[in-house]
Amino acid sequence: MNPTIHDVAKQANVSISTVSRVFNNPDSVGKEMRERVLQVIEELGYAPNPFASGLRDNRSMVIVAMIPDIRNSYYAEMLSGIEEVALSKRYNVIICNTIQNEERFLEYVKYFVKKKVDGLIFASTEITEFYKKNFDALNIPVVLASTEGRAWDLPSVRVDDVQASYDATTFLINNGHQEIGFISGPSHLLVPNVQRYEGYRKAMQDHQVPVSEQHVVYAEMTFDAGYEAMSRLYAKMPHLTAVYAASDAMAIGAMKFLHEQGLEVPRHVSVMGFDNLELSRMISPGLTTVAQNIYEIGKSAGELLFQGIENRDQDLQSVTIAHEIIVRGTVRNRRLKSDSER
Amino acid sequence: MNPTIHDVAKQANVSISTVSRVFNNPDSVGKEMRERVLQVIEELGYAPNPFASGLRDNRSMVIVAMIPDIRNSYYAEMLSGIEEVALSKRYNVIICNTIQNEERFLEYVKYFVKKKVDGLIFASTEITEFYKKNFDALNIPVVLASTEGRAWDLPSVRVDDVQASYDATTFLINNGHQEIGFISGPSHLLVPNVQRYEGYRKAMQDHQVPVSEQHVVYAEMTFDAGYEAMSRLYAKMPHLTAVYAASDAMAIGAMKFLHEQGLEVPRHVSVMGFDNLELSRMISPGLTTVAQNIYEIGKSAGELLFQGIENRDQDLQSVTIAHEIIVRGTVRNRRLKSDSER
DNA sequence: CAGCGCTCAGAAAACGTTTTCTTGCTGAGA
DNA sequence: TCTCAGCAAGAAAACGTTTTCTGAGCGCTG
Repeated sequence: MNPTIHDVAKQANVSISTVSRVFNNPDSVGKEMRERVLQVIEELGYAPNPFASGLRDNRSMVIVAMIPDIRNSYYAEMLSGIEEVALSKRYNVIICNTIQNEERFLEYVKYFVKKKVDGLIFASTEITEFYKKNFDALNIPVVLASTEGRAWDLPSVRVDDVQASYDATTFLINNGHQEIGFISGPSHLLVPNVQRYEGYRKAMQDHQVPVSEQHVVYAEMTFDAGYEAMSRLYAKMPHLTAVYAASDAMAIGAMKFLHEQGLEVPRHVSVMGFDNLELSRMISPGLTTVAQNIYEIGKSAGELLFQGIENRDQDLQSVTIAHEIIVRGTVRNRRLKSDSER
Repeated sequence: MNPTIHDVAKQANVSISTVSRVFNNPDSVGKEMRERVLQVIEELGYAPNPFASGLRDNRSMVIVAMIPDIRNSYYAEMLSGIEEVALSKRYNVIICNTIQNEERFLEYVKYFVKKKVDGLIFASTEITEFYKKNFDALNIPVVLASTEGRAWDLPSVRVDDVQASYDATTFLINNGHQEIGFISGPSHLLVPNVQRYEGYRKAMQDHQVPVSEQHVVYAEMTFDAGYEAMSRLYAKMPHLTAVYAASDAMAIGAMKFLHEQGLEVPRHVSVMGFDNLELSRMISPGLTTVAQNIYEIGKSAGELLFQGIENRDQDLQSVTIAHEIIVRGTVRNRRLKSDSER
């Protein structure tokens, strides 16, 4: 078995209180004693038993990351950022695939109450009163990642979706496109779809490009749904020159549909995505898209959470992460004559 | 604060021993008492404090999944399977991005000794004596996922790489290909690369197709490395009609190179991958590949681990997961005349 | 020189379980 | 009727910390 604080105390000929103090508040113990204890600790390879400390002061050194699906590389990337900062703080991360499922969520929450996790990063879905109530009951710091929290007074880390979407749309307009269709996420998922829709619409209007519900279709934010959504959009807008999809997965699904219709990207139709997933650069041509620095979102969320853990009554400030247009090969510049003649 | 076992005991007018027994060994307590206690438990929403139980019997109800990189969808998928069975056993999973880094590995291992995790699933790299020694020191059940363990007497869950690779190569041969290049993973990573190489070579030989080192290039198993490896392979084998890559990421990288060279897939060159990543079906044309049921690997590894946790001295039997050829659009059948005339 | 306060270290309580040991009671067999 | 076995429930110890309380020793001040 591992050495305990008693073993160290006996070996160093001090009391266990002294050993504990050496660990937690070294300045409060005299130099010679401290050094003797330190040496024995080293010698025996002593480390405090986390169960005992946990029992004593209800800290588990564990945080929880709640995400919809770890198989989605967006969340995997985010998790990677969270994990990085947790490791540096000597915390562990436990992951929860909520699968957008309230029952499963509850299952986990019930669990955390017992486990006394020290903090929670939530990246799953729209926050409803249901979630908010459960968070409150948990009574630990909560940080939202890539989802909205202002209405519920929860700190969040995310990109400015309105602005990012505005920039993406403007990019298409600046490349000479006017007939720009928009594949939105499902409208019932408020975040981030309202924001991305708003950014798209605002950009169109600001540049005097006509826009209406005729330009928009709604779908789940997946590859398959994007494929299917593109067929609907194409039926509504047979003359579109560009498609802007609210996620890369949808954009790539849309590209597959266009490809099957014999429409070349970007010669006949330009495509713009959102997310900058790893795979966006793997396809040919590479997908032009809006990059969220997802890793950074995870990292910031982690840092924010630890702020809250280390200083329980501090108010946490939401953070906005910068976005960036990544230009690859799926948008054609219609303003270049040579290009349009190709 | 949460109700304790004492609260329950007082409320139900029994001793705490009885309450504990109701939880852990219900049959040993009389019916009426049991029911009274059960009711109070329900009423108060009591649940045992895991620190206290952990302190008492050194069980954490936590298992660890060690993987190279959660951002790699292969491992994300595997993790998803692990997580599923852990949840059903009411265990938590903590993840460790080892990043193929021994120092980082040690950092984690040191941690687990303290945390007293109950089991470990290792999916990182080739097992060396270094790892094996650390596993032994941990003194908990260890299961290997998608890596080899026989030499070290560790149970593993994986596909039969030799057979799978044999099948993939045979598929290409049966489609009329003879000049088949092979993009292997780096030779220093023995598993699974020796096996896949062996399967390829064996299939070629069994079908009387000439094969030599001229047909093979080595690269890291990533998209970028696959791109670069394809350029080397193409230089060595300008007349190849098919490429078989030991991972989908490499295969897709290779496709990008071919595309840039003006070579169409599958018209000029056929491509076959290995893994069946999510993104393999997203590209156009869809990648023909060998499917590992990765989720199943994770799930089986989890189940095997829990066998070991629940029965410590049982010998765990390694498990082989079935593989399958997924036919999509990147392999042309050269035996069909109409096809070759297109 | 006496008394006061301050510093540093030890004693002990508390955290919430699980499980062994003990005890009291019931029922059966002699 | 007495004794012994068996069973059900309670008492108590143990797991390893952290922290508050206590007390000893010492230096400074009046």
